[in-house]
Amino acid sequence: MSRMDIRWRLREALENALRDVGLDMPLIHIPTLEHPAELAHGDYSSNVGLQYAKDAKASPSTLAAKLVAAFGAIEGISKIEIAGPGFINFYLAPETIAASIEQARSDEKWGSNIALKDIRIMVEYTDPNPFKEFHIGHLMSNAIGESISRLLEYSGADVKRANYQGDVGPHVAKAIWGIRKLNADPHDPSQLGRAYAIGAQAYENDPAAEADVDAINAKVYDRSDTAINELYAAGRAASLEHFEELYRTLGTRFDRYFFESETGPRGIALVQAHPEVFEKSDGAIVYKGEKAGLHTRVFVTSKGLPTYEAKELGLAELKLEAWPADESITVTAHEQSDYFAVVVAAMKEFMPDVAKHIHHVPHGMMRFASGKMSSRTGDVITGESLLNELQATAKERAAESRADDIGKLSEQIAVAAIKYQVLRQASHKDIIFDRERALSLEGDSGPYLQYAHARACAVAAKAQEQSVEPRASGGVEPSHLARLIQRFPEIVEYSASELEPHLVTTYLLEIASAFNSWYAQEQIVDGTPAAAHKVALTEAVRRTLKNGLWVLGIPAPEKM
RNA sequence: GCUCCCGUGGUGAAAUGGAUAUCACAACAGUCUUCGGAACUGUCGUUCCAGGUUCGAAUCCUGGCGGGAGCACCA
Repeated sequence: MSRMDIRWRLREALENALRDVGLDMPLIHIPTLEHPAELAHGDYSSNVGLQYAKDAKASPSTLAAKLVAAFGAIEGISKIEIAGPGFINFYLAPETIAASIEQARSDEKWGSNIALKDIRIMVEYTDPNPFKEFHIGHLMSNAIGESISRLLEYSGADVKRANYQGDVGPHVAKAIWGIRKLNADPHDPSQLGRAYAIGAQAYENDPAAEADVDAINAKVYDRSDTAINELYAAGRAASLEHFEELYRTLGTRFDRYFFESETGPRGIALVQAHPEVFEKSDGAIVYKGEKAGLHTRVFVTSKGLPTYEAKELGLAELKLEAWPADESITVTAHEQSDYFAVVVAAMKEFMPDVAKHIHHVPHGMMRFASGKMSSRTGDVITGESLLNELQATAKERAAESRADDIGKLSEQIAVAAIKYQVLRQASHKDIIFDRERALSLEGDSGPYLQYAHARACAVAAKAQEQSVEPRASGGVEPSHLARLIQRFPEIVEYSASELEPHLVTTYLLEIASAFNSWYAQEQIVDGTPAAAHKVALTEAVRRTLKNGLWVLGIPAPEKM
């Protein structure tokens, strides 16, 4: 029996009861069913008694009592109470909870749903730029984008992961200028970030350098200079290969790559084909966003080069040609929100069918307490250095580990630590980067969840050794832990509909914490008949943590 | 200046307009022969200010104050 059935039955019971007491009210637009924050308040709770007290000309608790009297028996519910100012609290029957536990431990896809079945969604995220650092902001975009992709997949959607990388543009020219200045090796990705910072600073402070960079920029676009082409090809390839290593570590596999070198020409063509939408201004071609309540942005520069804006138009077209998605999601930092609004406003005027599928998901920024990170000044923390630092800390900690491969384990722990820090909070909010907190492996952390999972694995293994046959019993009063497990599928569905991974993170922390407390006070494999139920519960925890961590894009090692 | 986002214990966060605002870190006091201490138990301590809407506001509205981001040839 699925959770959906129960929610549906409760809603129906509420609607029928309202009709019986003479209130024919639709429940569609009012949230009438929720999970009470406090488990003592039941598994589901309804506020209709409070909502409709006025219409019923009765006090909330009187109305609630009348409704409860009208319910009759509801399948799967064993107890109904009226509490507080007039809430109706529903308690699931022990057999219903036991059925969920059995499903959790035996169904590999426990927690998935079909709310988005067969909907094609392209999710673009990470978007680092070749020749620049892969910094912790990209790590943030990657963690959020990957988890959103998985949430959508777990809701039945057909998802393609896309990565859009800026392989042309002024930043590339600045880096090439810097490579020449430093006589750096373009094949070595670790030298490119510094080359870019040198170039960027010279561009601001030295007019001669500025002219040089502009000239290089034009040549990168038109490919006319052999020497520059060579530096460009080497640096581009080295950057991209370096990024691939990081994606492997982070657990992302992209299905499609798009580059600004492809989107640029397309974008210019689109702009030029629509003089009714774009206009000339000071030699540049702009879109006057004011007509849509926004601001003006440049799409093609006075030198005839495409800006990010024009490229975005080309990208939209290229994406659709690559794969006809129903929905196109772009995950970027919120500093790009206004930019996106203007581009989409322009698109609506001449490619409305494309524009209506585009959905921008802004996330917060990784910041230092002292301010914004900037690769222009070299004031950044690279994704690689943070991962390495975390891995070293994890390795020290793993001295007495049971894992076979400490190197791999410490990498998994490092990934968990950084992703958890990003995915534990609402994604649109900024994160102040705190090294000590980022390196912490205790308490509210990714490794804490991994540890609880490994612990559950160890107990399950012991039970198997002792030939304990797990089976959830409907004969015992459902525990706090059992009732939490039962909520998992709804949490995933809600998290996917909100595109908010942190709802899953918060829930998993609750599960792990409840499991650890229970574990501390209870011998699970205890040689008595009660072990069957307790082992079933442990296996259900293991599966819930494993699948939940998967949704977050965090690895779940069986031994730590 | 205009637009958007954010203000929750000492610190970092959670909370679908609901019930006694939930966690973690730090601090303090404990648990330890157990199936894994990256753990567990306890103590301490919180909704920026002023109005408003509502049966009910951290959440919605208005106005302040504070922080961040964006606003023409960067991405």
